[in-house]
Amino acid sequence: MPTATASSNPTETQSGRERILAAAAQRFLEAGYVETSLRDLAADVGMKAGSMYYHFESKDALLIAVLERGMTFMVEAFEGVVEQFAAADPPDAERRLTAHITAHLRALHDNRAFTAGHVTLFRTAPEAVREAVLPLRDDYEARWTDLLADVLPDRPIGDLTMLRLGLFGAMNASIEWLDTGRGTVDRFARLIAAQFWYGVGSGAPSNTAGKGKR
Amino acid sequence: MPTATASSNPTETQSGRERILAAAAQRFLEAGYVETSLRDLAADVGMKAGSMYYHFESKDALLIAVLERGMTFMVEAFEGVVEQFAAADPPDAERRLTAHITAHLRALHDNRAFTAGHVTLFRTAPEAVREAVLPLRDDYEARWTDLLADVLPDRPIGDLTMLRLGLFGAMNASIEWLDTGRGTVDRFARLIAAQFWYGVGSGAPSNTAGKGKR
DNA sequence: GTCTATACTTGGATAGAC
DNA sequence: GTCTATCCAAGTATAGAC
Repeated sequence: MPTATASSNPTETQSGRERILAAAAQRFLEAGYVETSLRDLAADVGMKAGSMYYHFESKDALLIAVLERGMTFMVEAFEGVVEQFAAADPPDAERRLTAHITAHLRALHDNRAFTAGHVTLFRTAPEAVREAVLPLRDDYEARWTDLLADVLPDRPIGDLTMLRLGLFGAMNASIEWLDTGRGTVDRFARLIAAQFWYGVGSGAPSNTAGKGKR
Repeated sequence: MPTATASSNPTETQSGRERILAAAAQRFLEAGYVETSLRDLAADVGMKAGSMYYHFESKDALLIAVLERGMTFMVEAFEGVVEQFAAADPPDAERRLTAHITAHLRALHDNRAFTAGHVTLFRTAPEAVREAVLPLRDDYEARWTDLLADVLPDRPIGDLTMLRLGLFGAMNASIEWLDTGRGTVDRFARLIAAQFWYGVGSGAPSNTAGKGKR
């Protein structure tokens, strides 16, 4: 039954609404929001433009649905890591952070069509859309803020905010260059996590063990 | 005289073309490319839509001009650092990288209207626009690729590429959150440079000297 | 649930007067 | 150099038949 949950379980083939949503996510990602017409979208799912309004009340509503699902994926991934560590011993800071970075990147790329919109088209989305989705985004960001504060207790809040935004930038930009087909998401995750924690300048755990000399 | 150079020297007030370019850059940044109409743009500079075509042959040409100027600013900033170090002793790797990161971020934010387009709207720009601007972007990226290879000689090429893309992501995303009015560009530059080189996990030079413990 | 037909709006671009 | 007027294309959204 169609809960708002991200997990897709199409009983038969797939509901009309679901097929529209998937097609919209894909088109919005590749071409952008305004650039995508309802006519194109309808054609993708074998319908006519007018029929879309039976499933969604407007084009904006469609984008909102896409972005909501995208953020649901991200939150679920974050919570997955939290639960994974809940059972274990008090987790080592670096391992914990690495696990979250990996989870973020996997969720981002595994559900690319839905999640990428937050990177590429949230900023210029219609006011009504941004307003509707903002609480979900704030919620996700708050989890990361708490995580970083927890893992870097000595840092002033200003540093933490900037570090989080820098890390998000590094991770999310990968939407635009990381080819998921080549399965390098995990490699990038390891690299960026090590870089974030150890830096690149000192002898750090890496593919080639650094000499420690600069 | 109107060379393609980024440096602006309006002899009188400012040429029509120049005023249009500035207004376009601003509008494209705030609202997006398709969302901005030539009618709005014309109104900004006190003209009518039809008059725009005396200065630019199409809307696409306008965007190309904005992006070209933006990239010119970035390249000039990079070269500025190169020259600065050319006169000095063989530069320390960390200082050199920090200088380039700072220059990149300053150029990015000081000329925000022109440079931000490369972050926010290049990806979904019309094919013709991307094609026209790509060589300039490739040129700039090549400089960074060389810089990183120079500064991190032990790293495999795959690492270097990903590190560069991660760093670009972190820096460029600041377009979307860093309020230039508050003059925190330099602080972010110092923070991100230190983070990139030393990491956040060990006792690194920072606002609060880390204890080295996690 | 999906179709056809259409109303309504907006935008890029051109032509020719001033 | 700028204006007015206009052409033409495209898009969102609605109404009502099937």
